[in-house]
Amino acid sequence: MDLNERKLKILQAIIHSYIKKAQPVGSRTIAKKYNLGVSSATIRNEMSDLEELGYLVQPHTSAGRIPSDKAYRLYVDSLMELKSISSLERKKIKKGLSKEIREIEQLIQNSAKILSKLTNYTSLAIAPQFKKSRLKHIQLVPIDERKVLVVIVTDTGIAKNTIFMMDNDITHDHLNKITNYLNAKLKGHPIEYIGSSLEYELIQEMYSLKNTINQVVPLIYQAVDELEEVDLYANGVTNIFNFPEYNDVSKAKAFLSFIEDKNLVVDMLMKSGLQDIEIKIGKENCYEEVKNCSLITATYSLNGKTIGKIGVIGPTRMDYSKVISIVKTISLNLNDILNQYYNRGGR
Amino acid sequence: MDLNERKLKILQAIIHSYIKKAQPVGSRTIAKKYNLGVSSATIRNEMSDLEELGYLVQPHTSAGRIPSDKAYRLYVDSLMELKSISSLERKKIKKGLSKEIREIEQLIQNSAKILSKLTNYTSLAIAPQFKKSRLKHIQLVPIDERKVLVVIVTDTGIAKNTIFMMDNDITHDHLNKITNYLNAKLKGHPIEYIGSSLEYELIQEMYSLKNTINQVVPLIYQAVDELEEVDLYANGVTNIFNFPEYNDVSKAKAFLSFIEDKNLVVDMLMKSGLQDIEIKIGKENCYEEVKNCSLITATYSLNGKTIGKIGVIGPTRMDYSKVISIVKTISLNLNDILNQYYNRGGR
DNA sequence: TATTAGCACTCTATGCTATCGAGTGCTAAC
DNA sequence: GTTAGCACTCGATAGCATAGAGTGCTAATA
Repeated sequence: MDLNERKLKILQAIIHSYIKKAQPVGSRTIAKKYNLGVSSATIRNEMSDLEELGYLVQPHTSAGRIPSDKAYRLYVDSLMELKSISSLERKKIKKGLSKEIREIEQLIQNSAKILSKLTNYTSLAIAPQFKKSRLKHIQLVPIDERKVLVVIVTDTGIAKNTIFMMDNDITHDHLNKITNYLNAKLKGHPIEYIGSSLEYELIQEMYSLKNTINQVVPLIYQAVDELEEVDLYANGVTNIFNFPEYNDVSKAKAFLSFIEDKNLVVDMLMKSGLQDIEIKIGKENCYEEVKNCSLITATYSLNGKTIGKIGVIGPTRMDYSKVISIVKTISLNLNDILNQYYNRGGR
Repeated sequence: MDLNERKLKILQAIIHSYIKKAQPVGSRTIAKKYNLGVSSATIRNEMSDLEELGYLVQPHTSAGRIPSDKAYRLYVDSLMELKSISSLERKKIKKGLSKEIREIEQLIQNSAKILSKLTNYTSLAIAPQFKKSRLKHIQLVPIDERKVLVVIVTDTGIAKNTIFMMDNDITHDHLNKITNYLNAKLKGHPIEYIGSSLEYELIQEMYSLKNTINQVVPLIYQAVDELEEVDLYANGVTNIFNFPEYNDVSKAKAFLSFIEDKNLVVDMLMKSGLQDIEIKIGKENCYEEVKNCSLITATYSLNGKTIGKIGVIGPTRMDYSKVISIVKTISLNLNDILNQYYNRGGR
């Protein structure tokens, strides 16, 4: 059964009201506040139909009705008009993002902060993934007789370092030679690639440095491995307390415990697809703990390659229109900055 | 007025019971469960005295009594017997800390995780402060024609890096010269020291590199400035939900919002003194939001210099005995590892 | 045939009252 | 100085009546 225009209008009105008030919506409210030109009785009948069709839910007999996930999905897909972002918000975004442009991680973290500030929901972002990038430069630096610093720089503008302890003394010269060789050999390759037969090849090439190579290369593997961990930024976590659906301690606890578990959150973000904007509503989320939440994510990319995600999570009763436009704007700006600044030799 | 032995015993019993049960303690409970050899009426009289002296508080006339901050202070200072840590716990600490010993930040973060796991409270830790350390090594590495990587390594084993964009091309050779000079000049000096008249001196010394120096040195200042930010690790934040005193949403919110604000938490930790173990009970804390919490912190140091703090925060009704011994053990272990491993050329 | 007014019905929320019980403080006896 | 005994206090809980928001159904209406 198709939804006629009136049903759609009523549904939209209910969703609108519920998003604002967080209270079950009754027929009289709709009749009075949204001029649909019909009486509350008519609306009542339509609402009954909408419930049967799965768009509405009634907490109990004598209560108003609440939109279901299905309703929100319809709303997001076709009913909703995207709110255009205010010029003040636009300014805040521009200003906030222009602040920190040197460290890409800072930039992402900053974006997440702005996102939660503007939306008043919890924002989530994953930093550029180190392992998925390509090697731009690797450098071995002797710190003292026994310590070597390994710095790995990626084409996504991330530099990571670790310090290692060697068993034997290592000469500056040896390290330089190895550094040069590694750069020549590995530049442009994915970081993941480091680790296969590198040691063997190196020894073939420079047998005289065998001892040093045997010490250094395993450490490089190890460094790469250790640096693989994905960074997650969560901001405005306590914003959920602003929503009456989390006035219940056990619900707040469930949500916060979930968000506190970095692995779960990263996995959840990874699972969302690679579209520009991805919206998961309620039960569409895989994790039980957030099945009454909606997640709106955008990707950000460098050189046309997606390198991370940023988004917002909140109750399904979310101001989709506002949030989507803000997420869109921020991700657009973010992408611009990334590609202008980091790509063309910037930074 | 001095507290006689019986009063102390009663007070101890009340504290003990309240820490366990989180319920106001009545005279009958004490008389029955703690064999003090006196009747409930006697205890009632003593409790009345203890209240007058400020050690106990009565939520309302017909309720039992609750220890005050003053009582906890007395308890911690003289009544409490330190629980010796179980061998299982000791094992967990040893095992947990031996896992990650290369990156000092990892080590601290790990310690914080173990701390919250073992205590079931929220653990807090500040990473070694970059600016307070001394320079061990600085290195400028050309990434491509226009990009330069600055790596700064401290004597506390932290390496930080930033990538900079130059206006003009820079030669490998120039950078090397500057690197060498900087190392010779700055090694062993506090990081904070970088930034005074460095540029001027450098130009004096190597006039031919003037252009490069003019470009590079301000960036180094900037890098140092940016890296100054203190890292904070908080673990087990949602543990507060386990305590009935936070069954009230607004209280949970207040606590969590406080903990979410990194600046406040860092400031709070900084404010606690430099003693081995520092205990702040309730109102002894500066911040309003945690005046019903207790904070137990320990320092960790390298080369005899305190470089960070680690601790636990929870309701004043805290299992002090257990927490203190765990914090002590972890900080001892942490210090051992730091000084064995990082100090004598290790890591 | 679609809409609507009207009404009985349902169910939650709120406030009131009575009751229970844990705990105190005081008094008098030991 | 200690304790048994008792009156008193006060929060917590349960029960009950009431109000009000909202529904669903029916019959009248356009």
